[in-house]
Amino acid sequence: MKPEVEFSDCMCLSIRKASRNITQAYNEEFQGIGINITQFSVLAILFGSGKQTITKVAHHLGAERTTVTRAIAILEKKKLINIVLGGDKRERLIAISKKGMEILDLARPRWKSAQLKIEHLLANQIDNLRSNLGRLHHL
Amino acid sequence: MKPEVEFSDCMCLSIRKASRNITQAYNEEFQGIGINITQFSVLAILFGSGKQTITKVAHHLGAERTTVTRAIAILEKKKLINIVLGGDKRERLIAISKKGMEILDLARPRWKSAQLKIEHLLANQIDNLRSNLGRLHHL
DNA sequence: TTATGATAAATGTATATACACATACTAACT
DNA sequence: AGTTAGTATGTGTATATACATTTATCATAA
Repeated sequence: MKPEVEFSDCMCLSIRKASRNITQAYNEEFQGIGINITQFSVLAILFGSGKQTITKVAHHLGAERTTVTRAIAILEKKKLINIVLGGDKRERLIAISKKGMEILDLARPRWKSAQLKIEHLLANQIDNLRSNLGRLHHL
Repeated sequence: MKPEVEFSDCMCLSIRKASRNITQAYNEEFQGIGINITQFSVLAILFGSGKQTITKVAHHLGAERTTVTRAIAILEKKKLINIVLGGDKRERLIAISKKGMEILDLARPRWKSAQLKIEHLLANQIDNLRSNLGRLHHL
């Protein structure tokens, strides 16, 4: 028997729902810290890979460049990053600030806590899930 | 050896990236149709489960109620739904319109095409992925 | 040197998402 | 009937996301 494709099986619906759930779980952990998981991601990348252009941050995140532009504006308003012009005057080089480092240190255990909750929930399935999510990058 | 939890393994990052990718894949299929996957989801639910309140649509989608409120406003502007007041004057009952049905019929094969691409890409892993995404609802 | 194509980024616009708050209405208790 | 708790929805605000367009700059070929 041919497996009929039904809307109730919509993978887009499933993954977006899961994405919202996970995002909320991380953000709950971040309550009181002053940043959310999006901002944490950017700070973590700046910490890990050093000063870099917006385009490179976007590549690291796998996100749209202009999305990152808006995120950078928020982090700048919060004084969590420093922005300097490079030799190439088109570029703006983004670096994590002192205050950004402090917040990142505060946030790191919260991130780990959220991450561990999910890893515990998924148990032995986590590598499997990660691998399957990875395949979707080829769309 | 204890597995260290590293930020590069962030499940939130992974799933949000995948969610963006999948959403874009579906929306590419919908080009020229006049709706996107979000709007398709709402119409499909209205078609499948009939006239209902915004709150119920939100439950069906697993989405925030106020998010659905904004989506409904867009569908109303496009004349793809009809809204009537119920006996309970707090409620607004949402139903798919004639034009909505026509667009839905146009969109259905596009949806199926996107869905099949993903199912093909994931091959035997699709049930696995679905199941793992399902677990995350318990966060 | 100048014209041209490529690159980095910002901005405008539309939509998606979440949360806090406000409003209107219903139901249930006294 | 009047009070009160609960329910359905809308709105304000902030952020996330995508795409089209624009601006500034760079690199390179003529």
